[in-house]
Amino acid sequence: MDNAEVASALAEVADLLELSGENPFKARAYRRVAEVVDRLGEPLEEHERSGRLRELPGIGERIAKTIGELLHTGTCAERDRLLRMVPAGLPELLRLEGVGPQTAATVWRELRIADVESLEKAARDGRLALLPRLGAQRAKAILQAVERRRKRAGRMPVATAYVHAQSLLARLRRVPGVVLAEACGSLRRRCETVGDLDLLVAARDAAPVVRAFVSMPGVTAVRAEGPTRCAVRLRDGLSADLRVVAPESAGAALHYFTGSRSHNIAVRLRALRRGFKLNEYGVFDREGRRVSGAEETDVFEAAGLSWSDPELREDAGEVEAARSGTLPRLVRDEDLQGDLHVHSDASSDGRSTLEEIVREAARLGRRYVAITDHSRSRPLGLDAEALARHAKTVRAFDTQGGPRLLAGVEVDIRSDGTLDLPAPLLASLDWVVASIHTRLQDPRGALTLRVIRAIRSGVVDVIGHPTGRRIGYRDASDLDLERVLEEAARAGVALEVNAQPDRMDLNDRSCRLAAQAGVMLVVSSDAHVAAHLSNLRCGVWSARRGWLEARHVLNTRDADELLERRAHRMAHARPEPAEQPSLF
DNA sequence: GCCGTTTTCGGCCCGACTGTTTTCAGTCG
Repeated sequence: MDNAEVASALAEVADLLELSGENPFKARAYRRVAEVVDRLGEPLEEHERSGRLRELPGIGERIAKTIGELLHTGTCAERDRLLRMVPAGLPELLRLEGVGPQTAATVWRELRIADVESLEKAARDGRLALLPRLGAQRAKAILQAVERRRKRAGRMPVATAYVHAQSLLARLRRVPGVVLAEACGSLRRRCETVGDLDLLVAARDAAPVVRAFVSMPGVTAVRAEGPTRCAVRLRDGLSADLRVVAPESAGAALHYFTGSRSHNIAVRLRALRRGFKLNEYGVFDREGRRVSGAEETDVFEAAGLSWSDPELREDAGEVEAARSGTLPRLVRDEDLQGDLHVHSDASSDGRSTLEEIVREAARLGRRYVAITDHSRSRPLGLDAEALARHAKTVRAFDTQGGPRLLAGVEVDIRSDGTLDLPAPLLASLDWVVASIHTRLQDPRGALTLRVIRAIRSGVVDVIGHPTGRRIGYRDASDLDLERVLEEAARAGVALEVNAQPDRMDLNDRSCRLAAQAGVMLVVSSDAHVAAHLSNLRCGVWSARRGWLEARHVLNTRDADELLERRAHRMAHARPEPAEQPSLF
């Protein structure tokens, strides 16, 4: 089993424990470890092999043993025991909005229902409404939840959520008396996908804010409405939650609603030990007297921590780093000097001219842009001759004081790992991105070998969109990242953080692993239209979630330094061994 | 089941809102 499978098995145990009505804290313990495992960058198997499992937070003797069983046998005694008491389909009901462990357990106990279809039927024919603590309204709500699930609203890419949130926030900020309106939750943490929009407003009087919110254009239903909190459904099935707090609580609320939940719990426990109680209204002492809370730093201070960037708040080491003063200085948008993966209309699917690219790049303050059009294997890609001509055009292009243009290419890595343009030509360019566009489903060994051969070619600066994933459409290729990182570190080849909103590839975790392995990263827009050059910020989000500092990101350096680095690397590159590198 | 800057036992984050109830259990974030 890999990490994701172990995490989901542990989460299932947690679900089953809740449904069985056993000690709820035991369920929470399993749930917490499921989250830790899911976020863990490196393979769990190695932790187990080296006996370091119990060093992970929340893993004690029992769960360590359970994880061992899962890794080796694919199941575990605790899960099997629970499945004898609780039907396997029941956890599925918990995914429905409005159905928690109590309702699911009741439905099973009274009606022997353990699947969504039967539940829907019972809701329709009135049996559900007759159960204790249910009723017509809840039956109807559950029915609607089933229908929504069928329509698969799902999570949206963070870039989309960001745009939606900005327009909602702009409206909220125009409501009189609003002193702060911010997006919190997974959007503020810049998670790669976002489920609901969590919006926070600070205002003296909540009523006009709530009124304005529920009557905004685009609101199709009001799911909940109270004096300080409300939740609406927007077009496209998107949900938005609003909380309104008084200005003196703004910082505490900002922290509270940004999460993540596990980060909050960790911070809250630390504050508690130091004699402070935290909630969304502020920091309170033992006697319940309010101490502070207007600023987000108040919360961290109460816990004896320094303020940490929202992107780090996953309980993945940031609390310890905030305690010891070793938080990273995360890379910022403005640290990036240039964009090293941009397509022009000279090839394939690029649509903007050099003029348009230069104009937009200048507007965004970029100091250089590498024009990296597709090579011959792509439809309408450049062959050797066309690329040589194109490079000349790019170098001669008068940017009129705008960003410097680098002559580059996005060269295809073929199925055998060779590049589809001759090495001497590639060596003559300023910048070479090498990417896989075909046979993304190759088995792990073959795929990894292709990337390694490209790294060893000596003429490649960076591997483009290394895993090939498209969020919500195509899974990541089965790449042995650890092996790739080793090779890349040795050869001085960088890996890309492709900033296309549906790629974000490498992702946050892989970024962190890469930096730890001593591999440099390049945050690139991969823009095919000039307007998409601004997507670079999505790549910065991934990089920041991956704990990257400016020193880890190559395009925070100036163009001359990049060219020198390239020249130096090529002068010292070892030619690729005659025989193919062996993986095993 | 886990864990310890008041603890190796006794805690475990905490409040808003809803619907089902006649004071609160359940769900959610």
